[in-house]
Amino acid sequence: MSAERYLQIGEVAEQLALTPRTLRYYEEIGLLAPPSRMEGGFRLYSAADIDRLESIVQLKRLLGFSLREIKQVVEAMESLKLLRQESKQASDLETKRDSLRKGLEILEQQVEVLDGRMRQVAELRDQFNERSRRVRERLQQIEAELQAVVVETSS
Amino acid sequence: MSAERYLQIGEVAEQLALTPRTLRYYEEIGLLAPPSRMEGGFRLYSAADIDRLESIVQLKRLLGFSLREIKQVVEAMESLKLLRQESKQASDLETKRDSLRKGLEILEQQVEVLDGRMRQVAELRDQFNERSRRVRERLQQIEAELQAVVVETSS
DNA sequence: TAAGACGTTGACTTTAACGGAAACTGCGCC
DNA sequence: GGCGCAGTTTCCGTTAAAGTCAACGTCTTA
Repeated sequence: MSAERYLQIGEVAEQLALTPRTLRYYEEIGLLAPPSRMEGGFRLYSAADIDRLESIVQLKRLLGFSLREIKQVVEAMESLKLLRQESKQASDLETKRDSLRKGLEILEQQVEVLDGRMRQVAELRDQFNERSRRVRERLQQIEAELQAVVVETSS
Repeated sequence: MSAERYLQIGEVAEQLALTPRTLRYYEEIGLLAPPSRMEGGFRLYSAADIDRLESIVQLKRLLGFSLREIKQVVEAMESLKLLRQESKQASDLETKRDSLRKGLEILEQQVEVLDGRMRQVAELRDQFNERSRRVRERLQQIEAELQAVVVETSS
């Protein structure tokens, strides 16, 4: 079973529109956990590795986060995953509860960060929108005046 | 009149949490129009200069825009200002209308960029929020179970 | 008039990669 | 099994962007 498809660096790079060099770089700076290798040393990326890479790329493109910031986020997500497993396997309810609480805390922190960022962007957008609205008003007014002139001359 | 308060580079830097060196750098790469100077050569920044700097800093921090991208935005805003003056002075309505249209186009483009960015961030936040919600549910469930055990043993 | 900003210039640093050399691996084909 | 070649490995150097640091001289102002 589980013909779990592993990809080599070149294929992964193409899929994510990065270069193999960049993937090695991400690994080097600890952004990406070292993937498994073939006997000969070639890197083999699992579906999970690729998922993780995808969120890295998304964070980078969407938020303009630095790789250092992304690393923090990714690490938080990683510890979240650990907590989930821990909670799942825990036999006693108290341990389970504590894991969940901890996980919840991490999640809420992430939400807060994103929420803050989003609100700031929204505010900036609203400012532009308001200016836009005012210009549109002026424009309509001018166009009405022009229309009036045309009607007048054609009569 | 107009005790228009001019600030020196150090004060401006402090206000914006940049270094004087960075301000000179922004000027050097054409991001910031050269401010006026004292007789001795010290830079004097006007309120308008500082406003402009504030949007630069905001764009950088919020969106992770590169200085080159920011320069484009700033230039667009600058030309918008020119257009507004032009439109104000233009005697014929058609010129006025055309200026306004052009300005509007620039503004709408900016709004679109910001809007897109904002929605994407919001989406990511919602994903986290959803996970958060689910964990909270699980947690309540566990807590209820724990409660049940306590009641049971104490009876 | 002395201390402390500020001026310019050039070299240095950090971040996020890119490029190339030299050796090694995987794999299809004879 | 051996050959060839594309893909990969590590190592090391380079680059562009965005600054920072240092030196040394000038200006402001208490």
